[in-house]
Amino acid sequence: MIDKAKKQIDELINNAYKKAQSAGELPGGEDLSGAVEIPRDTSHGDYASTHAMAAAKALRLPPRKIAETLCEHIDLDGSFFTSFSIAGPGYINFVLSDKWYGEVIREVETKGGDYGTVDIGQGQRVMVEFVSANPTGPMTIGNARGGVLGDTLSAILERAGYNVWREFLVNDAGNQIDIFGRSINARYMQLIVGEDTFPFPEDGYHGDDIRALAQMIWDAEGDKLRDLPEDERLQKFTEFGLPHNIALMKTHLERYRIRFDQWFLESSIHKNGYIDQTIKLLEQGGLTYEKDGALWLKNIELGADKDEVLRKSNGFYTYYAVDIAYHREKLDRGFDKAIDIWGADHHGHVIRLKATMTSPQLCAAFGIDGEKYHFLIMQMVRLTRDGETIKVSKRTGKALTLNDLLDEIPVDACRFFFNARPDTHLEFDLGLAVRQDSENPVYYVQYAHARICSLIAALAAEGRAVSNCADIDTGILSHESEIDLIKQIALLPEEITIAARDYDPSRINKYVVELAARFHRFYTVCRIKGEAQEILLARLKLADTTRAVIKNCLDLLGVTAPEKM
RNA sequence: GCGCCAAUAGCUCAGUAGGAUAGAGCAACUGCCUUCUAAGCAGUAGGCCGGGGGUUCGAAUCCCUCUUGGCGUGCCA
Repeated sequence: MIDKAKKQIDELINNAYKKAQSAGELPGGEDLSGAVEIPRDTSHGDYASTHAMAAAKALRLPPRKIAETLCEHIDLDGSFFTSFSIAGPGYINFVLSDKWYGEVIREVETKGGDYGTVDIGQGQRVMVEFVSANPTGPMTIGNARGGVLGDTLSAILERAGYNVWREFLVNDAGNQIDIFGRSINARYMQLIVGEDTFPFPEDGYHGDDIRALAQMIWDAEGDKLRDLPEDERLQKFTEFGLPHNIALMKTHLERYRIRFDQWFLESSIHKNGYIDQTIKLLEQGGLTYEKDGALWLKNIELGADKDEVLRKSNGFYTYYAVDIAYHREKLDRGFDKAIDIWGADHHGHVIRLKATMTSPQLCAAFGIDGEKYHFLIMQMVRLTRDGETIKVSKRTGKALTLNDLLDEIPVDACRFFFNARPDTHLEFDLGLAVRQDSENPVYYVQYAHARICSLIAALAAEGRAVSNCADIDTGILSHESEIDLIKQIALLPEEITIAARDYDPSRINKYVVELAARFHRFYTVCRIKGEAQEILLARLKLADTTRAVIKNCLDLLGVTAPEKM
């Protein structure tokens, strides 16, 4: 309904402009363009137009003068507005009528769970790749943030009319898999010959999860693998360890309410020759050169800050080459947009990858449109407990894992907290998140939902059910707290639009907290039970409408909406 | 050194395709439960929006520069 109101103001003003022109009161010209805004201070009205200010230069008149002339020709008949006025430097402010407020409630009633849906995506296929944690060990707190952002962004894009595909890239090939195998191998051998006798690889993974894998193998096979040739033994270990770790990641992510449409195995594009073919295209495009036995990408020419090795002198592809091939493959699959979510600890890589994938030369070589790639970088998480920073060290294996986190913090709180603005550092206080009190905003919102549910139940017990708009007079809702609440309800489609446009899922958090706040205010000031029939039914309807929208938002966020607390 | 991200109330953060007097939560202080859930509401107090320049009708928001902090800068992934 906000879009309708804004559009109407734009029309009202342009109609006034045309009349002023034909009366010779304002110079002719193009249509007047200007933003229609919702003022922070509602004493300025419900909507403010900046048309007069924006036109000041073109019309060579002071903004206030333009506004005055326009106002003489504005005709509100049949519109959503009851009055308008000029204020400040030349704003034209409009005040809404109860016709509009009634329409808002009716829209929620009609659309139900689909309320807030917009169609900026028009069915375009979007891949969101996120988490993509290394399968050599457990997922970290960084993955916890990336998981929430990716999953919530996906849900928002769906609501905005996109056809969304959630994907996890499993790096099940390359150097780190080699290290993974050697690490398990060392732990396995140590079980047999003792910790001090068998050396642990210098670059090995020190985590307890590696010891656990070795133990599992030992439990199943005993020391049978000891005398196998090393190659074969290492292969056995990775063949056991990788599927085990991947299955564990799936389990932990499901616990976190995250499910992927596809777990894409890096090894698949090694095996089927897709990487070979991709690199060949780059060579044919004249974008590579050989130096020191390695194949290099002329990355500086492609807009990055340095050249990159694609194929090492030992014949293996680098991660960079794999990523180029994988990203090419995404568009090959027909996606209209490919969104990546990365942690800031990879931003050097991401910036170069982006420059590469969007460069005209590479796009020509691949026959793709680089505009389809969107690389999002989220900043790091600082984990604290009672003000103390908790150091997360991958090397020593003493990182707090995603699963540890979920043992300590309820999923609802995790999902809510991590859904903060991606581009700023996030301080995550374990002490705060676990607290089930008013300091914790997730409970504040859930409480509003539970409060409404119990209110509806209490009234149902008296035989008062929630009515349809057609059967009640929503125009009776005129208290300030009622008006403020309806305005917030009306805002959801706008918020979804902006969240989808800016790839900023945290908008929904802020939105729903404000919605809950306005409900609590309304609830405190306006009684429902015991009021006169007309008022009771209208307010009950408003409460139920609020409940539906809160539920709607919590669904988007992957947070439960309890009926009792 | 170079690059990316940030800096807003005591703390954690909103406000960012430029708009009117910069907001919220927590912490501090004052009130509100015989009546629909007080996990709530109302109020008081708290600010050279890191410093300095610029762009324009208008800047927390855009540009430049400096300072501080996080991260990156591998034939690692």
